[in-house]
Amino acid sequence: MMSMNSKQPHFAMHPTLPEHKYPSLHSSSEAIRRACLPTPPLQSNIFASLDETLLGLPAHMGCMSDVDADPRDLEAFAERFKQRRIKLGVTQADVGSALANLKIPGVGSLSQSTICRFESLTLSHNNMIALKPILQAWLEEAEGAQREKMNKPELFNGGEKKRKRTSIAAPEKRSLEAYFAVQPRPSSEKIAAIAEKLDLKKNVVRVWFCNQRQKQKSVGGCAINY
DNA sequence: ATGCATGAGTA
DNA sequence: ACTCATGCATA
Repeated sequence: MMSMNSKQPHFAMHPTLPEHKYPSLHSSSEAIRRACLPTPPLQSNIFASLDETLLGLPAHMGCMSDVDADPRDLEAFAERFKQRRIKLGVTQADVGSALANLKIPGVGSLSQSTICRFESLTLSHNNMIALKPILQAWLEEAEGAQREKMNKPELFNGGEKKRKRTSIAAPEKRSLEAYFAVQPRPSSEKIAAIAEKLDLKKNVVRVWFCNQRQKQKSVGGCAINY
């Protein structure tokens, strides 16, 4: 049910449009920089064209940045990356927004969260592989031109409702973990039952399980993914 | 740094 | 309904 997805995924295809939901500090800077992307795209993937090129080739290639998939290399790169990033005096958030200025087709900005997760290896193996060349490109670019300007957060506006984060209490969380230990993928009915027992919304429980599964798959976690 | 959530793509 | 990449909000 979830196998053949070992190809380079689609990481920069999220429009990121809270539109109706949480319309706060978005439209301005993000909309502009996204509008500037040469490839607006639906299925954009900087590796897409590459894949096509490789379709007729043997089981290997050897161009472009490394397509290595060794967790050790990723770990080493992540470490070096963080080190150099700090050396440059740049924050994770800065890196995220700076990626857009790189003008790589199909690559927009990323959040502080994602950069942080990349550095701490808390992303899936595939995600790490996909992001590595992009962050590497940024790093080289930034080091090459160690003297530019910073875009500052145009945090303005006031008045739109913000998303509120649900917080699952410790006791409930412990129960969920216990359930997860025996059954990581409970059926819809099971989820409903658990939700009722813990007095949580069914959707909250469902998402919790999804996130737990995703966590298990991170390179940083205790994964055996590859 | 991390918890809960969204949304596109998929099976 | 799930996976996967990603992000807002928050600790």
